[in-house]
Amino acid sequence: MNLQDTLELHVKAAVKTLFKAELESVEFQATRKEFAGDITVVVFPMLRVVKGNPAVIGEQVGQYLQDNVDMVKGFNVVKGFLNIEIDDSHYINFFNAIKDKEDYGFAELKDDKAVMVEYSSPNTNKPLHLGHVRNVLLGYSVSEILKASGKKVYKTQIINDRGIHICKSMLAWQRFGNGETPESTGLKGDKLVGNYYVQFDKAYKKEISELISKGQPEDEAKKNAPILLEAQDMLRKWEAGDKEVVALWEKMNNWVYDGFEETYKAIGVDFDKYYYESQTYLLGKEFIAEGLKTGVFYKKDDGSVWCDLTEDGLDEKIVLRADGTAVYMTQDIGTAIQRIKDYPDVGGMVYTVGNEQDYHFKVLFLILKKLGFDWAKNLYHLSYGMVDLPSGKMKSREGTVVDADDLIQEMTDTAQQIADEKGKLDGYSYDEKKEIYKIIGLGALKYQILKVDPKKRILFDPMESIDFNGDSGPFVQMIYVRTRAILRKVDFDYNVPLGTVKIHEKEKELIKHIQLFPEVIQHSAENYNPSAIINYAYDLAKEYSSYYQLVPILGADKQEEKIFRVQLSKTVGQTIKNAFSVLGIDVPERM
RNA sequence: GGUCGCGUAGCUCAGCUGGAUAGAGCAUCUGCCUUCUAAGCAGACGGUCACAGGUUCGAAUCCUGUCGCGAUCACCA
Repeated sequence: MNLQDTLELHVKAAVKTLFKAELESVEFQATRKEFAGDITVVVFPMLRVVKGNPAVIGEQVGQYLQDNVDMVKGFNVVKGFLNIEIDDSHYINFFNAIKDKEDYGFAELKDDKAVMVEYSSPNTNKPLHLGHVRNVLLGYSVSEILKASGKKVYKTQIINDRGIHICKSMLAWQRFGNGETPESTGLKGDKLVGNYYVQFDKAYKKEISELISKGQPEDEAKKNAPILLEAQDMLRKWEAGDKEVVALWEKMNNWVYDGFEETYKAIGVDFDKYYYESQTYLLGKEFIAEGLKTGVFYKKDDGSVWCDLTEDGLDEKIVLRADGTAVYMTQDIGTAIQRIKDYPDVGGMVYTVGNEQDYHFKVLFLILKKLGFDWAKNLYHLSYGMVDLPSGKMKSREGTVVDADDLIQEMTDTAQQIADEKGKLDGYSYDEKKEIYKIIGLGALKYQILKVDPKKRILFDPMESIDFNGDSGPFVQMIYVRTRAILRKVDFDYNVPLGTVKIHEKEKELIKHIQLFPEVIQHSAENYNPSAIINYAYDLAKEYSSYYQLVPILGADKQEEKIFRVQLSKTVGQTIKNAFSVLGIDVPERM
């Protein structure tokens, strides 16, 4: 049992004995630095069941705890705050219990329903960009956090592999290309296909302006441009199963998948299962028909199918077009159902999708509930804000997107530049250096993006974003490396008992910090928010950093104290490593 | 216009199940390298927590309204 829960029982007992009153709960907070004590009981809420002066009540409860509870060494009361001093032995015992637990903070796998987490979910006509990077980092981190909190997790994505967008790239490849492949050009597949998408757009714009100059109004010209009509024709052929078109579609999509895979690998994320819209929209249609029978949906005169959500404060929503083809909602219904069919142990799903789709997911979840699925109540939209650039919004058509691969390269280069200036890595081999630059650059990027609350929008400056000082990934990585440096220097027998060590204030602060780790993981998992773990890791690193400066580990201390400090360093380093690992951030052994 | 989200130091952000004098980093200024990595540490400066009401012993935090910014309200995905 942790300190807070233990004390809660004692405080309740104290109030019962002293005032014959039952407390429902006790409010704790960390004691502020300017007061003596480790943990503080807030007396005010007790006034509901105990009448009197809060300061006096605090005194009485404090005295009771000091007299009756071994671990309470002393207390003081400031206004309505009862500050409690905890005996060193408590910290020593706690530390002894966890110092060799390498997986401290990670809960055992609970016998619970599994969670499926969806993230990334790109279109197949262009490469991944900065927006995807935020999505992927959030989704992956949340998956790992859920795992660390004891849940079984499946990571997945839904790939938007069908539609007009990929036909545009296919058409441009046929028309403007000369049979280029990733192999023949040396380009990543997603880049190659993306280039043809851009070429299509150029040609399309040119045709529009030609039509306008011939006297067509703009909106008509946009609809009548021959190249667009041709792309639409291609889409019809695809839907009709035209062999040639389907073969090209498969070929080009596979190039894109290979390209994506390379990017995911570079970022350090993975998936357990892939879903493709081309394979789930038919199932969606089946359930639309099912819902029509049960009255969840209704058909309008033109044949389109709708769901009336006005009673739930929402609008009417179309779920099937008049011509019987699927819309976005149809596919998402099908995908959700397919997933539960494939993984019957899944009891809920998390969708990592931008906040511009808040309404869509509200509707989707409601429709699934109406269709009667019991898992529909455990669906969560992990909604996140847009990533803006200083120059404004990212727009793929205007070429203002930050490409994911370029970004990773840029971060790595900057890490290299700074490290080389400092001369920190002199004496390492080329390969070792390269690996370390990548870990640092990616660490900076991941930390920077994960530290802001998912639902807030991020202003991302690609040039100035890499901050290697202060509240940054590389800073926390460095603290880990420092602890490694200590362990390399010392050569103790770690099995000496630590029972008689006198504990210092700084050491106590560190142990108090480490103690919080399981709670931080739990809190982050419940809120689907990695930023709490980032804050924790940073606070721990900062605390350690000042401790590290003050304590001459290799000085002339007594043997036991030296061992204690080395163990503390090791535990801090391990805890930082664990915190970072659930976020998907690597730590180097050396920097 | 309806709905949803955001608004905290010059800048980037924490804090939000209500608790003590609202915290970090960057930037600016002052100290600290003969000892394990100074990519660091210690300190100073910096706030009408958008605004106005309300709830309460107590509000950055909860409620209502106003203003500002953004998203969304497609037989696009």
